[in-house]
Amino acid sequence: MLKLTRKLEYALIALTHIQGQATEKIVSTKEIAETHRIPLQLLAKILQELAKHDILEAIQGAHGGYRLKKSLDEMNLTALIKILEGPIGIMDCSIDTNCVQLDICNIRKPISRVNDAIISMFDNLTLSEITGI
Amino acid sequence: MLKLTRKLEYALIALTHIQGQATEKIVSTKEIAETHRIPLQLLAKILQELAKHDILEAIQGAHGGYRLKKSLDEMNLTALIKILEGPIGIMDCSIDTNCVQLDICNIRKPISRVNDAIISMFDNLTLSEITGI
DNA sequence: ATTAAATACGACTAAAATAATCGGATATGC
DNA sequence: GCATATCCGATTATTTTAGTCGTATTTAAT
Repeated sequence: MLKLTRKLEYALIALTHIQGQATEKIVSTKEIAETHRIPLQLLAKILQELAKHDILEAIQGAHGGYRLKKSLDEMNLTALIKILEGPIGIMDCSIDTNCVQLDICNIRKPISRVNDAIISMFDNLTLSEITGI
Repeated sequence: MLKLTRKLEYALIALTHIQGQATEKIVSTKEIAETHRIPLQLLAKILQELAKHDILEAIQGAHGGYRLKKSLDEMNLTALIKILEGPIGIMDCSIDTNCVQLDICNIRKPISRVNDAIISMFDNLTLSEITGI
């Protein structure tokens, strides 16, 4: 209930880890997974996703790995969540409209306000504020 | 991901519905369930839970039902969530400490700050602001 | 060239959380 | 006494999330 997913958690841990290394160092998935006890395959897929969205640069082959591609203070938490999880919606009707309630619903507007407030909060939170400047 | 549960949604709908009736009117679970297309049994259990925590007053027997027991502007969203779902934690480590990460974790503090910010936001949101004054 | 170490990626399975149902008990107005 | 409610534990179904598997591809080092 109101939980962020492990995927997001692992992504934040990985970004923090990479940011803690020398700028040019290429960090392998294995290094991160072992340091932080994250399932390797799962982390691999997450990092691939981040690379696909130009947050990380992937270097293939032996001695390959990842480097930061984007400065973390240029991106907010909302953006990261959208990449890994899709749109933020505290209730289903915040995202789509497939709801038996629909017109009957008496809490749609207030819920939508709460949702907006959370998104706005995440909008104003850069990743570097989470990973450490 | 970051979703409130149906239980909470149904509770808010029900409270809104009850608040919309004449103060002394006793509202049955059936009336609410049918109006808002909520599974009867499920709603019943939720209202029982609210009655147990003195948010609603339960009137048993034929023509029974529920009335508001507490003014909705005396209670905030955090309280309602705690009753129906337990403590708010956007990640597991926000609640308990059974985490393989623990000392290794590099994002615990910032996550905890985000969690606190959400709780504080919900603390400042009274139920009457959701259900309508 | 071959091998080892790495990313890339789709398909699948497992586990956990949530949603809903069932069956019976108790209370009460008519 | 019957119809209509709340009450409540146990169970099942559904959905979401987490994790695994298998295989292909890329590249450095030997």
